[in-house]
Amino acid sequence: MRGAQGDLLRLVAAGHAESRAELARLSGLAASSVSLRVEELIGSGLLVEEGAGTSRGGRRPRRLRLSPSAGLLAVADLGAHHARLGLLDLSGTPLVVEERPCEIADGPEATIDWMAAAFEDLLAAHGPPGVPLRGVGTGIPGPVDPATGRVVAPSRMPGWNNFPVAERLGAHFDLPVLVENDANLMAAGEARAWPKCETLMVLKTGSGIGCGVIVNGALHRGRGAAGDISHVRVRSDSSVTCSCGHDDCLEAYASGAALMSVLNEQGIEVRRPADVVALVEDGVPEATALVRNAGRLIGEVLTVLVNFINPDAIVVGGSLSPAEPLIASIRAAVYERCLPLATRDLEISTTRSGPDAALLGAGSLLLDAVLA
Amino acid sequence: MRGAQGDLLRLVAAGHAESRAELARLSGLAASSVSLRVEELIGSGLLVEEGAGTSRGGRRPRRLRLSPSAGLLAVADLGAHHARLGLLDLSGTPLVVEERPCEIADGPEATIDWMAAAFEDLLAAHGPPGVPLRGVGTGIPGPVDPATGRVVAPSRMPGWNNFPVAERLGAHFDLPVLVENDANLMAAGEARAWPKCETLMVLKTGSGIGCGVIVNGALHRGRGAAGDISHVRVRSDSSVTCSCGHDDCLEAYASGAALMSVLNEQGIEVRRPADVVALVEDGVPEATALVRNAGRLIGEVLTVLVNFINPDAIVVGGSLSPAEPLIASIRAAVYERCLPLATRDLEISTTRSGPDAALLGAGSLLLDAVLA
DNA sequence: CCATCTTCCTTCGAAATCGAAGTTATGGCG
DNA sequence: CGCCATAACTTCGATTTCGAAGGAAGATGG
Repeated sequence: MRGAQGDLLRLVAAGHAESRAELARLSGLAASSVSLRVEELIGSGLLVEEGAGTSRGGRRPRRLRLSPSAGLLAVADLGAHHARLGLLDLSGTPLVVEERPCEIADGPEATIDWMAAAFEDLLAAHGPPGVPLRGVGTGIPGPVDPATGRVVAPSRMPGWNNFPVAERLGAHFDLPVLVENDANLMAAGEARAWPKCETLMVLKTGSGIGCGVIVNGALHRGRGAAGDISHVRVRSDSSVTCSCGHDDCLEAYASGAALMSVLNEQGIEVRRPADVVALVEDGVPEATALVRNAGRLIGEVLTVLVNFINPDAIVVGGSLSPAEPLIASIRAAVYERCLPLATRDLEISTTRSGPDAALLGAGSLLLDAVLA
Repeated sequence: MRGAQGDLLRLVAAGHAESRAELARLSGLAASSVSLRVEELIGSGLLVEEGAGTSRGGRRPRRLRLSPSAGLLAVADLGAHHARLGLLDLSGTPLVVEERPCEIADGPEATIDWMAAAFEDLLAAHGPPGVPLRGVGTGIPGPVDPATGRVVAPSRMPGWNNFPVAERLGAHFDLPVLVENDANLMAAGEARAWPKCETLMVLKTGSGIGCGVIVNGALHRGRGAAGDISHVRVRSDSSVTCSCGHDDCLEAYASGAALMSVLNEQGIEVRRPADVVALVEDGVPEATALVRNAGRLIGEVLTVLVNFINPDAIVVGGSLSPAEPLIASIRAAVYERCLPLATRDLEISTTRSGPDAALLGAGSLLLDAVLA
């Protein structure tokens, strides 16, 4: 989709504009030019007119939407032991989302080929006939070089180091391919749910601790590892050596994996981060204390970052995030230690996009590639 | 300067483009359109053609420069006891820079009116006749709300809280006015000297510790306090209460003011941060040890931020920056503790723009306002 | 020193975009 | 109910921008 038409489509797809008038305001084009292009887009079946919107004091706008038959995106979010997979229409609305078991330790070739097959599967079962697939994307639980689409020095993905994921995935589909870190995808997904926030920190709390950063409305990738907070040194009495080789990393104290190992040592059996949340909800004091301490440690780290980048909101997601004491103690630490200027109007809350945040984020980022 | 012409002027003024061909590449306009607009700009006296550039394998480009008579910018950088003042042409080249004594504690009205008089002074003495003043700007050693141009909750500027600096300065000159935090200006100035770096952290070490952040080539302001690192809690044995009310802030250990007060207690008299640098250069062990410790503490804080935003470079400026051990121990801490992915290709070095960095930054930011 | 390749820049008709002046639809208000 | 203010589009001639072709100037390499 070239030039001006692509711009207009993207504005509609991203949910920023719903009428010709809004398109004119946001795109900077003249209203007359917008009308012309929109007419063409409707003619070629990519946009549809759908009833009237609400008046803002004058004539009601004619609502524009992406045609459901404009195309589909196939997206995935890889975890250690399972993957979420979904089909989205071009405006990012999920047609279907499934969770399937999948061992990332099986290595990149097997996993990616499995994913490609799963996509075909979903398409056959849920793809409306005649609607073309327009892009594929996946989240990876490790650092990804955005330029090459390769995994770089992942800590929990044996055999994946430097593997060209985008290339392998692209071999199955001759389409735009997106490969991105999972926390970054989550951040991109949340960003759509926080349209008024220009700067956003999105925390993914699960087995590990990840963080995605939105600066000025766009995902900040840095050199590919931006957002890492798991290897920050925390103030602590004891001394634990992290897998990265340094002492007292946040991850060694506050990650789901760390919490689970402490609980298991205490004879309380847990297998997944969600089990910890369940324990907390059941009022098991050992679990609650641990989670509260984790929140405090995370909050103290966030303190530095909040003073530094002044986000408009901090969003906490991931499988540990439903545990109330976690977010409560994060809040407490941040509000206590940060500068008033930085915490005034700072919102700290749980995910608005829910468990599909990463899939939605993949859709959002893919859209730019598809309509470029 | 409206529309396309403004874009082209800005590209030339900012030093990004030097020929019609470069303008075409960077602006996205067609080469033919660029030629047309450039001809107009030359006709109206804003651009001049100046000899030929170096060939890149074909015909040599005809170099374009902003006409020296296109306009002037008057810029200042306020410190606690003195101000740097300068006149720049629109391409940011200084015509004259002076340092004059000036007590910020005299309050905002007196200081700003004094500044306006000083600008008139400089214009009369060094402004080429017939060249119009096109904008004024100043740096402030405290937080500034970018939207309103007001000072917000400064710690060392009695009487300035919430004062509308931009408004008062604008009353003297009916022109675009820029009011910005001094570390932010320094960052904007350095950014021009590091054209290949998209993400930059610029540290201002003086009586206090400031930091400006460039993300994606643009100054990141956040809510007006972005870049603050002075009130981060540091790991420490003793316990010192900072002016902000919390314990063990970085500023209370590693700022020039903190170093000076320790030295003075030890009977070594110092009055300005530069005196500390002199002591270090003279090999006074007490001073060297202090500076080294300050560098380590700063470096440990930077560690967190480097992992988080993955800058391309960290630039250390300010009156303490010439002290070799400072930057050496910052380097040591950062390289030791950060993730390899974040430090690979990370450059940590002293200012490229020198003492005028803030003035150059003011020019750079003002340009956008003037040629908007 | 001559052919060839690059790069820079201009020319000119075609195409896209603008913007001022309409047209259509709606809410509010006496 | 009729008038007015407001907003959402349309129409259409004027303007800007594009892009393909070509000329100008210099590098390269025999």
